[in-house]
Amino acid sequence: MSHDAAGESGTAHAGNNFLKNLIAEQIASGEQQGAVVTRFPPEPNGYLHIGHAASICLNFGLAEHFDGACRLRFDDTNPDAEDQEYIDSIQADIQWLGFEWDGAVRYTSSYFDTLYGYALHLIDAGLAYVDELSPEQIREYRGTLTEPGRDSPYRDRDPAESRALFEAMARGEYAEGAASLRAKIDMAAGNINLRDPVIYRIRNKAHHQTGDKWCVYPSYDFAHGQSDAIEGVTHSICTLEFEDHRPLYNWLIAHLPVPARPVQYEFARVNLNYTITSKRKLRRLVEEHIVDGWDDPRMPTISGIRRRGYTPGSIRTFCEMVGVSRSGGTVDTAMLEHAIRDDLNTHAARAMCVLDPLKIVITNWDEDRVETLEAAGHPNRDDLGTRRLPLTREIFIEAEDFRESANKKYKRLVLGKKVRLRNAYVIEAHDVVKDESGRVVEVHCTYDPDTLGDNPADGVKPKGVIHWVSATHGKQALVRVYDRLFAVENPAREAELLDGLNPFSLTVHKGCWIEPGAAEVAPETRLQFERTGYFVADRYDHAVGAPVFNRVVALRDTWAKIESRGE
RNA sequence: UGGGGCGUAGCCAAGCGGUAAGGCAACGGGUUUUGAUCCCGUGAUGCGCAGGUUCGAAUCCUGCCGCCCCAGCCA
Repeated sequence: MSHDAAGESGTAHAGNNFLKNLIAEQIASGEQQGAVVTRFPPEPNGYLHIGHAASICLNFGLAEHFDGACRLRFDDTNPDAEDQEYIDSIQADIQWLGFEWDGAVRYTSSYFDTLYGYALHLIDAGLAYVDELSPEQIREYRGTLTEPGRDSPYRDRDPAESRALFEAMARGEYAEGAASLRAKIDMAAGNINLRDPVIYRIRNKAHHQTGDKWCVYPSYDFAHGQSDAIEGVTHSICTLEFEDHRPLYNWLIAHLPVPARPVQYEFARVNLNYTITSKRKLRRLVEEHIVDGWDDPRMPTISGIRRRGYTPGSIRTFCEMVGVSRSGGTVDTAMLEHAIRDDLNTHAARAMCVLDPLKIVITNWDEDRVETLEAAGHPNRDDLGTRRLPLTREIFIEAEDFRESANKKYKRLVLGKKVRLRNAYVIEAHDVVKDESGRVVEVHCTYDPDTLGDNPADGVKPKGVIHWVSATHGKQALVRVYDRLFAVENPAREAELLDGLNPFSLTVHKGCWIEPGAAEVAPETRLQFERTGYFVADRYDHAVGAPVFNRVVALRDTWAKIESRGE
């Protein structure tokens, strides 16, 4: 509501969700004794994206709310696609969002010894067996969605034999795919995850954490729940597609000597229109150089969103606005944009920057005269101080802010009409200079010296206010204006991913003019360029003296709406 | 023809038997040296559909319909 409402904790939304309510009930009824423990369990095989932010906010938020703990655990059970680069970026992203995990970073791989022991336990209990069917045969034996599967011929082999075989697998005596360990559950189960799922497979590959120690690796299903139990996780929260795995999760917990009994809960993942959140597809954009990397400002990755200029607080607010439920849907990006506008409107200092310059000569202003005007750093926050704006005979205004003639709806500079220079005087245009092609390259105006902080003497207040930068005292800047990466609402539906791309997702403005003070800000400083939008000094490319800004988001633009309606 | 979910305004989402919160978007209007912000106002006789139970149903029951997930030795 008011200007000071938006902060790290977001605006005043209830922020309740079914999981928070559920846990509150569990605590009230005594079902939940002790601290609530959650975890965020990414696989380090890609960068985190906006969808992960929802999970992070949920898991850390719940722990915070109930005064419990949330751990970070890398679910690194498959060395194939995992990499240290991702481990590093994931940690940086979580910290940037403002969350702190409890204790040290955990790795599922650090439980491999225990997990291996659990596998042996299951074998000894006659609940797991080494299968020597090939991956293809296992698929055939599994049946289909509507037909039950068939038992593997190795299903009833003696536990002692399975144990010996499994140990041989672990010693590296089998080739990948030659054998696997399967839980013995029910090949006719309607839930396919219960049709003797593979719980250990051979992977002759070095692991980023355990090196060459192992050549057998537990599957997600065999590792996740047990890891939760080992860590004392009380609420293992994941997305809806894992719901079918819950019976397996519970089956394993029930049959293994685990130290705790965690429970899995599911929620719907968040989709955003005009964007994709498939790691595979995002990787493709990076690898095919459609974007400049995982942190390209157009990417929906946390690091891309950061580079775009979004604040951690705005992401958290967004997640709260969206809420948590079990009904999957697609959120409008307008909600994300609202979150960052709301944040930056209250926190970003104001500045003026001309993206597409048109020269103005103030003919009744002396050649060498420089008047330093004072302007507010923020229209309704005195604590942001003031800035100094040098006004000179020649200035630049936005080319689209001038027309030789226009109807009354156009409230900017028109030949023969007056307009207010933001934070300065009222000027009136009386002449244009054109090039051979007839394009206006310069506009001559006169200024009214009595209008600094005052309306003209004739009492006619100009309808419009435009921004400007001194042509002699302003600084040049490079500004990148970003738009959505995809032009179609649901890029995932596109037959070919690249077909949905927006060809105008990036426009680089090289000859921009910015007020002197704003050229000196530190990287990642966010500013509002008045009348234009919110911008951030690029995290990497910006330097004092060579300013480079990214547009975070445009200001709400009712004029654009009026105009596109066809006047 | 199997198993598991989900259906409340354009979008997200509360509600859990007592007569439809909130946010985003949209649209009006006011203030304004940012066509910004801010402020005020406008939305479902209706909760996928059809029956039923009840004094009373989005909430309970039955039957339909629609959408999503599952047949990786991925997570």
